[in-house]
Amino acid sequence: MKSKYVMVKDEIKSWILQGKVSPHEKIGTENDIMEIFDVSRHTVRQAIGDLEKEGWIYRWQGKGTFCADQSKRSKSHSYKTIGVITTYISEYIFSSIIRGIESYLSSTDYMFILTSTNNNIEKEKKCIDSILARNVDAIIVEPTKSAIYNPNINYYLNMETNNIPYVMLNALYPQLQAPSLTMDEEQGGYIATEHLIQLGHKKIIGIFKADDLQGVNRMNGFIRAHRAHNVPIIPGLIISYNTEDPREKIQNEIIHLFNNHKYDITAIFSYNDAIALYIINFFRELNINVPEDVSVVGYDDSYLAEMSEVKLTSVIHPKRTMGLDAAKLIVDLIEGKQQGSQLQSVIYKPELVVRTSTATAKT
Amino acid sequence: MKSKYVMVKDEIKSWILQGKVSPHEKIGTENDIMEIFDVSRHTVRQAIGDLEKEGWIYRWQGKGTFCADQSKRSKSHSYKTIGVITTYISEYIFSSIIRGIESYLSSTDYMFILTSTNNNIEKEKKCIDSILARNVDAIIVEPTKSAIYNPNINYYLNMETNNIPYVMLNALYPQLQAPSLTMDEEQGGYIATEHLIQLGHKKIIGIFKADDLQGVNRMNGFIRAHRAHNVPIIPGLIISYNTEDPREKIQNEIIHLFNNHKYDITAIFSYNDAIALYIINFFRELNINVPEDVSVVGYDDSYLAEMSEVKLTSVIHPKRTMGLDAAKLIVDLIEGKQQGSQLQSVIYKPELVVRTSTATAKT
DNA sequence: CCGTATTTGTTCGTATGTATT
DNA sequence: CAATACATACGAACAAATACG
Repeated sequence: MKSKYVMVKDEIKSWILQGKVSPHEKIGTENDIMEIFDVSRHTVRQAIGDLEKEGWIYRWQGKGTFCADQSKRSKSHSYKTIGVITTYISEYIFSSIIRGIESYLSSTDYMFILTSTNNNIEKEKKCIDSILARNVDAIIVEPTKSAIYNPNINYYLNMETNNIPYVMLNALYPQLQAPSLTMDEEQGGYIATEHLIQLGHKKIIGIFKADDLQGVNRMNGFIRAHRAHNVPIIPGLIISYNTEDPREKIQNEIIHLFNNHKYDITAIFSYNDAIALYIINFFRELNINVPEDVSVVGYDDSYLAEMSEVKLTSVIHPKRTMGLDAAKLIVDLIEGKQQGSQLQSVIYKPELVVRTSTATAKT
Repeated sequence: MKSKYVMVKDEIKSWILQGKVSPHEKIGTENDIMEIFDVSRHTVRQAIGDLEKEGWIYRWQGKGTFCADQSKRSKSHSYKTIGVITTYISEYIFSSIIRGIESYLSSTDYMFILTSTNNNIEKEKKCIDSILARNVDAIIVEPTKSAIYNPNINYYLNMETNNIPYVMLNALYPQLQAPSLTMDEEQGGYIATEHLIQLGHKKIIGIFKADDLQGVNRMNGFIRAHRAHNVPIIPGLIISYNTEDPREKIQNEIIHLFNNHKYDITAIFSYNDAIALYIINFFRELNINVPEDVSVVGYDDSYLAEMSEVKLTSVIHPKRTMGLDAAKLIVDLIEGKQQGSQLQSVIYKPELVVRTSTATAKT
C-alpha cells in the first residue's frame, strides 16, 4: 500500500515525464493539488518537497511551483560551488570585489573557488579547465586582456550549451552576450577630464592601460571631454602602457613630457589610483607640488586615495557593490530565477570625488 | 534570520563534523531533539528529513536516527581542493598571503575555496562546516580571535582523526599541535621598540590588538625591550583595542595621552601599518609632525608604508612567502611527503625597515 | 511468543510570516 | 494595498517497525 504522498509524488513525476508540463511551466498551486488528489496541504508539501530535492521541480515563494529544466538534471555537480576568475588577486580593486562576492555568498549555501590569471591568456585557459573539471555551478569572470582578441571564447560558448551560467565583471568580450557588470568607463574618463578642463587645465597628460577595455574606454572619455569643451587634443600627451611594462616606463615618459613642454602641462589623468600615487610620489622627489604645480586625478576611489597627505580626486568604482551584485545575479541564474530574456546587465554610473589633488590651473 | 529548522539542521550537522557523534551512532530520538532545541516535532522532522536527503544521517523506523558513515558520503566531488579560512579578505596582509597561496597552487593541480570569518567565532564555525561539507583535501586556516578560548577546537581535533591535514597561519590555537607558519611576533615587537629606544625615546605609546595572539605577543616584545634597556614601562601608555572597536577610539585615547603628557610622548609603536598611517593622518590635521615631533613605527611593511610622504619604518612581515610556504606544506602533507614527526612549523624572524617616520628623540 | 513501550512514518488541522503580482 | 502562493511552525492522532522484559 503506497502512502498518499508517494502517490501524489509519482503522479506529478509522470506528468513531467509524459511532457504534460514543460520546463518552467507552472505545475499548479498547492491548493490545486490538494483538490486534485483530495489530500491535505501537508501531504502535498511532502510530495512537492521530495520532488524539489530530487530536482524535478522548483518552488518560488509568492509565484508558484514550476517544472524544472530536465536538461539540467542528474548532473553530479559539486555541491553549490561557484568559480571566480580574476586577473589580479592582490590588486586593491579586486580584493574589494571579492569581499563583496564573499559577503553575499556567505549568506547563501554557496562557496567559491578563486583563481587568477595575472592577465595572461594562457593562464586563463588553465583556470577555466581546472574550474570546469570541478563541476562548478557557475562562473564569475573578470576578462583577461579584454581589449585583445581572446582565443578562449570557445570555452564560454561551450558553457552556454552546457547550461553553466557565467557573468563578466569590469569588462566583457564583445563576441559574447553574457550578462555583465561593468561601469561606464567612458563616462568615467569623461567626467574626470571635464573636471580638469573646468578648472582651467588645457594641457593634460592621460595615462591609460592599453590591453584592457577599461583603459581603452577611459581614454575615449578623455578624448570626448576635450572635444566637448573645445580643448585641442595633443596626441603626444597620451601615454599607453601594458600589463607587462615596468612602472619606470611611465615615470620616464612623464618626465620626458615635462621637459619638453616645461611650463605647459598642468594636469594628469591617471588610469588608476595606484599609478596616480606613484606619480605624486616621484613628483615629491622632483619638488613638483600637487596640486599647486600639477593637478592629478585618479580612478577607482580606493582607500589609497586618502592615505597620503594629498588626498586624491578620483572616480568612484563600485567595487564592493559590484561583487555583491555579481554574486546575487549568478545565484539567481543558477536557481533559475532569471530567464535568458531578462538578463539585465548592470552598468554603473561613475561619480567623481573631488579631494585635494586637483586645483585651478596656473595662469 | 535563520529559521528554526535550519538552525536545528546546522547544529546537528556540526555535531557530525565535530565528531561528537560517530558513524552509526544514534543521534537521539525525535523527542530528545524536540527538547534540546525546544521546537515542535514537525520542525525536528523537517530538519532531520533534509539531513537524510543530503546524506548526513539515516533513519530507521522503530529504532532511531543514526549518523551516516561519512567515509561513504559522495566522495566524488572536490577534486584536489583545499579550503582556506582567513579572518579578513580585504586586509592588505591577507591579500598578499592569498596571492602566495594561489601562486604556488597554480603550479599544482590543486585549487582553493576561500572564506573569511571577519574574526568572528560564529562565522568561523560556519566556514568550517561549509568547507568540510565539500570534502576538501586539507585546510589552511588563520585562527580567529586566537588570544581567546576558541570553542571550535573540536572541529580541528576531528579533522585529525579523519586524516584531513591542516596548517595554521599567523597564529595558533595553543591547544592544538598542528604545523603552523608564524612569525616571531614577540621579537618583532622587541626590535621595533628597541629601535625607538636607541633613538633616545623613553615615553612610547604602544597600540595593540587585544583579541589575537599577534597583538599580545607584540606587546610582550614591547615590554621586554623596555626592560632590556632599563626604560621604565608606563602602563597607561599601552592602548588595547578589539576587532569591533571603532578607530576613533584609538584616536581619542592618543589625543588624551598627548594632552596629559604633553611634552613627554615622543614615539608610537603601532600594531600595524594601517593604524600607523591612520595616526599620521590625524596628526597632520593637528599639526603634529612625523618624525620631528613624534616618531611612528608600523608593522607588516605593507605597500602602505611607502604611499605617504612620510615613509613608514616598519617590521617586515613575510606575507607572500608565508602563503607560498603554507601552500607547499599543505600539499606535501596531503601527498604524504611529510611525516607527522617531521612536521616542521616555520617561525619567520622579523626584520625592521627603517624609513623616514622615525628620528632621534627631541631633547 | 506476547504485550507494551519506544521510535519513526503518515496524515490532518490551524495559524502566521513573507515574497510576488 | 489587497490577493495570492509558498514558507515556517505548532499541535494532535494514528500507523508501523523495533526493542525488551
